[in-house]
Amino acid sequence: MSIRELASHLNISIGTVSRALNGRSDVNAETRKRVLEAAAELGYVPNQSGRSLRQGTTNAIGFMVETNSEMSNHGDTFFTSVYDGVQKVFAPHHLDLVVLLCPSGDDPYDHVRRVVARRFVDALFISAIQRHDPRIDFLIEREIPFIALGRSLSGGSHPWIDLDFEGVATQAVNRLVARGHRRIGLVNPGSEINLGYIFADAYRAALAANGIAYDPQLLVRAEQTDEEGGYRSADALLALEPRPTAVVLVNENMAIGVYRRLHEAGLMPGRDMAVIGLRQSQLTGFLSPTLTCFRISLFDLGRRLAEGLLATMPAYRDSHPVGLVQEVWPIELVPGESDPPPR
Amino acid sequence: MSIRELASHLNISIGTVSRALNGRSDVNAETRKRVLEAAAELGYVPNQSGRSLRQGTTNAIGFMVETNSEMSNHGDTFFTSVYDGVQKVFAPHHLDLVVLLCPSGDDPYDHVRRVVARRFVDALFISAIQRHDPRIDFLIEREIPFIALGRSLSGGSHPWIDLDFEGVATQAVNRLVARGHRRIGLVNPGSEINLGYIFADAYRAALAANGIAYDPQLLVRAEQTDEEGGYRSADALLALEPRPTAVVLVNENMAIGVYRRLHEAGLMPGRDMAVIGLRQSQLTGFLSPTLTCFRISLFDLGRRLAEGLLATMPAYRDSHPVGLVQEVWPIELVPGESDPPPR
DNA sequence: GTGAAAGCGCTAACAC
DNA sequence: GTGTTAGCGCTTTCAC
Repeated sequence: MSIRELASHLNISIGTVSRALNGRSDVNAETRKRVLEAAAELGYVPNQSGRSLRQGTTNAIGFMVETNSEMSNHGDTFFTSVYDGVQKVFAPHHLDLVVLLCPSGDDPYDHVRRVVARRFVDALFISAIQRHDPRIDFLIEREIPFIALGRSLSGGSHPWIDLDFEGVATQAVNRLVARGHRRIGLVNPGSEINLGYIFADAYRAALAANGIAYDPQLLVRAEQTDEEGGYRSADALLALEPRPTAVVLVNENMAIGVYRRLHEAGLMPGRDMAVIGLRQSQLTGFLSPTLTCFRISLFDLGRRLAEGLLATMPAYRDSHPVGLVQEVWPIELVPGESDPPPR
Repeated sequence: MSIRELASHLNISIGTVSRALNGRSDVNAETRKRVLEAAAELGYVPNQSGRSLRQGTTNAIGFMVETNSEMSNHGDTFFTSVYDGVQKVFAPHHLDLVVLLCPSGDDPYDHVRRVVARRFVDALFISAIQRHDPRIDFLIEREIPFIALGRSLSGGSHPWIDLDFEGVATQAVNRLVARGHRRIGLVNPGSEINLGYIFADAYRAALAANGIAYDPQLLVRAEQTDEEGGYRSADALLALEPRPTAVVLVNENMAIGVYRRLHEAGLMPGRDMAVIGLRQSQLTGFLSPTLTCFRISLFDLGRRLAEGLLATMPAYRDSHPVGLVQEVWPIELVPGESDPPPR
């Protein structure tokens, strides 16, 4: 069912059909009604390739994620909630959100180049931002609208939103110090992902602000930021002398492995080692002890990301006049049972 | 950079450039070499809309998931591993896998119709299959290649793969009975998703085979198959008299909530109530006690799904001569510490 | 082995 | 307010 068939079925020119379908004002109300009804009845939907070729846009926007690192790191609901927020903003514009999976093993930079070259999407969300991220320079140079979920040293001025890792580290350290902890570990990702640098810097700054010397041994880099990584990190921390009395984790799922390792050592999570995680999720409230962590509104983050992206696209700028979005996304401490004072 | 620009840069006709790029045999080796080099140098990549319009295919294949139900249910790594397997099969064909998110709140049936109508993808994976699933009838009628991850009563003969929920229920019940349990609960999804029916039927059959009467009270339907749902299900089971000594969960994440609820009741998971989960994941080995569950090779499942899909597509059938795939995917018990004999 | 040209479905510019 | 037509980028006949 093409527009030509629809037009001849109605004894109308295809131009008029197109205008009626696209809500142009210069079309007779009666004609529009007939066209819309016939389209609904015959199940006509415009072919996207035809539109794209003509207009140079696909009305699809990609969210690039890596199947290796982040989805398995952040866990289940992280991106899901973000996607929901994005779609909320996209819906009235009839923009489709598609997730572009960078296969594990493929270079994210190559992948983004391929996606852009094929003109599969009009704009991109990119995530898992590296400290130096060639994707950003590339997208700026090619003038592809995008927004980054995460900061980077690359590419001067571009839209981004990042979680407030400074806030997490600072509040976590301050809270632990206030409760009497002095030997506080930090578990960071092992990769070149930028948040690790930000997290570590803020951790060191917070220690300094509290008059505590930084001990490099207490900064653990975990190959995986999941249960397994948590287990191994706890293992490393338990081997230290004197043993740290508290640990801050870059990912809440790691707490499961940390708890496990402490149990195996005959220690009680919380009582024998305070634990603070990153993001509140279904998980955190059901651990025993419940995990002290931070509330992050991912749905709203998704909405803001979408707004920030649309603001960079000429066709949508007017409906989302938010300017250049470069924001640190707020977090809020959620006290749990996992970080009492040291014994 | 269009094919026309590339051709004029080489002083060759666009037809020849196209043939060279597409690996046609009727092109001079020298010419092909020049074209390929120039394309690489100038960074030319064919515009997908142009190709699609001409050929009627997009070289993109969609994986439809619902942002509400399953991603948050199955958890982090379920789909990630499946995607990886799919991409492994797609790579040599230069097919792109894109994830199509059905926004929470949208009807999956409407969504699939829209996706198909826009001709955004050449074929579809569908998941979260309902007992009666109109998407299947629709895709068959429209002759859109697809494969379902999950069985359904809808639409006679079509390709599908489903996890062996019968095997899970049967092996779990048999194992628990062998260890002396007689009052065994089952926690199922509350939705109309088909796996719930299959799981419950197999559970009842396994009980009968072991000479145990079925008690409807022991079959709990959880609104959410996550930590919260596990907590509530455990709450319901603890209220029963006499209390069940074991429970089989349709999702391993629920175990976290079940453990929590048992702890709150002063009970020990495993010792006071045996627990068996569904899928082995990073989580299951790091719970205390470790969770008895089932190993499922999701990467291979993804590969098989991809093969089953390509086998239905004329252009790829020959390279994947696997016929009509209708398979129950094997599972393998992974013993943990969570299901000892009753006290 | 290569060039010329048609046409996939659509929208937009222009004529009336 | 509607019809006509060019052309987006590409592949694929069809000549030669």
